[in-house]
Amino acid sequence: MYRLDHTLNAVSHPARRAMLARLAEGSARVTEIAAPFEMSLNAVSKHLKVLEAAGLIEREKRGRDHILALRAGPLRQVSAWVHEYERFWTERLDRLEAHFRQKRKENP
Amino acid sequence: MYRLDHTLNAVSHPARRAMLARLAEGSARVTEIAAPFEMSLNAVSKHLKVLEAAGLIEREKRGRDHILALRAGPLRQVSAWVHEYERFWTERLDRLEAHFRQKRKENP
DNA sequence: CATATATTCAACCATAAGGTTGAATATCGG
DNA sequence: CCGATATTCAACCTTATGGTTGAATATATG
Repeated sequence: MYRLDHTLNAVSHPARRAMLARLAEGSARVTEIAAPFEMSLNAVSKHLKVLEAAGLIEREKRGRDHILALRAGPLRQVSAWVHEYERFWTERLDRLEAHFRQKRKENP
Repeated sequence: MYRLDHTLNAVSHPARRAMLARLAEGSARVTEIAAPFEMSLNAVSKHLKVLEAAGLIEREKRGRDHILALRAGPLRQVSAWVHEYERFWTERLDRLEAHFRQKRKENP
């Protein structure tokens, strides 16, 4: 299966998240994906390779075009991982924050 | 606020995720956190700085000890981000299930 | 005070990441 | 066949990352 490291790393770059967001609107060719970005087409191509290696997109070669499609499967693991920490921001968060605020007040 | 890039980047390293998991069990000093790792204490110290810069842990200096505590707040954004893609993996699952339902119907 | 402990700081090193440019490959449309 | 288009490959550069070792700083303890 896909490794959480790879998924998180792939997704940590804002350009790559933007590319995923674009593909969430529908499949697209490389140049279409590249259009909104300042960087070169080659740079976009590299980012797409990272996403592909992470299993987040899939490529269908149709003639000279490569049509990329979103494959969100690996994100399930991200969701599962972050879910483990949900209770830490829903539970007792205010008490913890207050604790450290108090400590900082005592110790400047 | 904290930036999603920083959070995702901080969390993409398995050692740092392990450190967060340790801190989910309770606050700890640097050497305690470092104990299970092969790497040097200095390397651990660096990882903790990355987590701290991302706002995922907070540090309370008590004498010569630094006591680190989990601060899961920034993970909310990760949860929110990944949630946007939930429908893409449930859709895919639905398609897969439909596929197998069809197979069973064809081949009982 | 002297020494041990906890932690960071600083310098350094190897490799990875993100970008560029230029050439190569493949396909499309006359 | 030819020229335009879509995309990758290859080489290169700069900076970031993750690790090391050794010294510095601060605090605890006999």
